[in-house]
Amino acid sequence: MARPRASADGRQPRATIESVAEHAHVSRQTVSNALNAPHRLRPDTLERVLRSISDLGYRPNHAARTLRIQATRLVACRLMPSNYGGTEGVLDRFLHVLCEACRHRGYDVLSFAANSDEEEIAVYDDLLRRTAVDGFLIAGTHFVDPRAAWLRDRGAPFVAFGRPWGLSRPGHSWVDVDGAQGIADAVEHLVGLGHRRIGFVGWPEGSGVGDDRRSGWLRQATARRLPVRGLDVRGEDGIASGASLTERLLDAANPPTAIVCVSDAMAVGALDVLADRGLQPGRDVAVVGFDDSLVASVIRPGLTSVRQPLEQVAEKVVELLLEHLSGTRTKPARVLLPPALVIRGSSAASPRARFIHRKKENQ
Amino acid sequence: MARPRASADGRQPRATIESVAEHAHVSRQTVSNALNAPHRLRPDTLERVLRSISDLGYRPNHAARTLRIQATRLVACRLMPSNYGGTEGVLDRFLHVLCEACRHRGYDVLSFAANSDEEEIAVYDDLLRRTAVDGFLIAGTHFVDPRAAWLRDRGAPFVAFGRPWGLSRPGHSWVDVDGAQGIADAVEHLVGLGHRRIGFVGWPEGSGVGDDRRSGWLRQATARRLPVRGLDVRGEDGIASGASLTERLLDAANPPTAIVCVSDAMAVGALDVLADRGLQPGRDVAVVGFDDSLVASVIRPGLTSVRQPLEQVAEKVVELLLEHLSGTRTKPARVLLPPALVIRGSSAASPRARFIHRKKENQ
DNA sequence: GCAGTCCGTTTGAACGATCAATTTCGCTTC
DNA sequence: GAAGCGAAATTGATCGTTCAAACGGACTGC
Repeated sequence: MARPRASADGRQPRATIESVAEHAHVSRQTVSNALNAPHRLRPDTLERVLRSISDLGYRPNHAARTLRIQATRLVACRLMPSNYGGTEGVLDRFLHVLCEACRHRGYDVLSFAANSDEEEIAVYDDLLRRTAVDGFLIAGTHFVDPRAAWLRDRGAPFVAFGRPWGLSRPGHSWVDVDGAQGIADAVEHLVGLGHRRIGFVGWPEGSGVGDDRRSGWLRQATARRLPVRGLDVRGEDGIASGASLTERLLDAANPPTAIVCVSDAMAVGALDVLADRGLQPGRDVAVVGFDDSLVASVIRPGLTSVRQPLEQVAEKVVELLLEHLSGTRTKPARVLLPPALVIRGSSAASPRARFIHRKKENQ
Repeated sequence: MARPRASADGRQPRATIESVAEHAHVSRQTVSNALNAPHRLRPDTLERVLRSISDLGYRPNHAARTLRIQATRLVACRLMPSNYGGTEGVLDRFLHVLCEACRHRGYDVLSFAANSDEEEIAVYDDLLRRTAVDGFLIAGTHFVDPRAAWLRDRGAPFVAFGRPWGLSRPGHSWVDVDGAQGIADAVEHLVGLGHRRIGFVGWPEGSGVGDDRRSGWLRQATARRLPVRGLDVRGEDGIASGASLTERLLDAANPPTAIVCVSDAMAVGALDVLADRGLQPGRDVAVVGFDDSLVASVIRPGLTSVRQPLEQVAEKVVELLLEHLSGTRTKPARVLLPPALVIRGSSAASPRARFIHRKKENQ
């Protein structure tokens, strides 16, 4: 009654290449070839073997395959600290696509947490020595980032989400979002609404990402011959910080009619200040953030924000890493993707600003 | 000049058990014992071998070890769809601790994305047949969840975050947060502020989680002899839905002075309605949400919300799964953790409500 | 009729670790 | 000094797969 190869608890034992071979009356290697080099088999043999494979539900044992071919078909990805500014949810979106893209191509993602670069490198070291993964995806590069150099020294394949700030000749592939362009688009959008005095709330000098975004503001403001003096403030990221920086802008002799912020957290702070002063976002002062976090869509009257194409970034990062792993690509790639401006209530048409604008034009 | 075993590009080849054995002048097995059964070695031999291990930076090859001991030391965890309601960031927090807890105990996490139960089960099947993981962590159980039953049928070890709603005798371990208690605490908090008419904005009947949370409202309201008739509305999750349900409550003949919501998304909708009507949250009408999402802390004047102890859940889930894997635990465990109420401006002391309350007490 | 090709399939070896069985060592005892 | 014994270290087998080489049969050409 009991099937011959069934285990004690009634469950079928896992199919191995040997059991499939037996079932199809061929040798191990023929089964292996059916999956890895089907052209080597006679059509009728191939069909018979494939049938046995599907009958027994056979899939090559991961460890055995890994051991033999010296490739794990696993890539490691670090999770950002959970208190990562106001960008919660951004990682969710990125990681989701990352996993999907990998699995779609026969890879899986091993994710791990780390709270510092050193900790992260320690995990890299562990995973490499154990040959537990084939490569790495590193996210959130910053100035003088030790991780890329470390990986490069070991010859470990990896692709970064984020530019190698401060390095002129990076030896690795990276994908990034053109933050400067995103901010420039925001400025252009505000100009279109009639704004001429556009402030920028940024991070302290020295952070690659922050400086890049600021440069977009400066570039576009200059191109449009807008004033920039005294319209540029900097401080640590955060809602409270964004609020105090905004106050400084608004209290100046000649305050801006629009404020572009380096992050949504800063922008939320800006909106708080407007609310405190009885100013209406979008009508009295326009505000733009960066990241299109969940908060941007939830907060009233909606925060216009620069949205990173995380899905595309994840796809591209995976594509590049797998190219490196397969040896298809030897030279590092540099990919810069354009972000999109999501327009909401905080930068609705501003009649007052328009009026000022027209008056100046008519002069 | 070149070191003998160095590869062409100058990097050291990965250390194997054999190379360590050679270096320490012992056999393979002695090296293995130094790590897995150190008591079998003479102290001086142990020291010598351990020194060689650290000199060469040896770590057992993951695949080889897996193949031999038939255990991968990997657990799989599914990522929720990225559009998972307003709870973005909640997963971040959970996953982070999950990975940390696993790594701390010598395990790693393989994460994958799936957009439906069927897709998720297909991945389970793949991972099991390839012997790619030892066990599973499943999150977000719902009514008549096919996943638990499927895994149980295969004899795959797993632990769920979320109760097996609808099953009276679950055969597996689970950890969950006592949502009913959380909502009851919220009601009690509002009672303490002087509220007597407390409404509940819930999800449609039939979702285990939603019904559980509603029961907490009903239980506590009944215990405090508060009115419940007409104070109970239901609808799909979301901001728009929360807004329309709130309007229905406020437009009733005898509207509530406080509203407890089944989720932060609903609560945000409620706050929107208050703003539209010129009512001040916390002073005119109190609002409480659930999940303590980022939005709750960012939105003005702050949303009081029930916070799940995700860190503890993750720790416990991992602990249980590893107990099952090691065979330490045979009987399934059931763990219910209490949430915490995070109080913010949306439920600040309400003078008006207090006044009504006092008047009634004085009667 | 026999060597030479080619195609399809099989056999042997290896990947790097651990388990099980065996051998060697060091010490006591008669 | 040989036997006995427990501890310490070694060797052989195995996990499940793929690579490399060998093999056998059918077909070709002289």
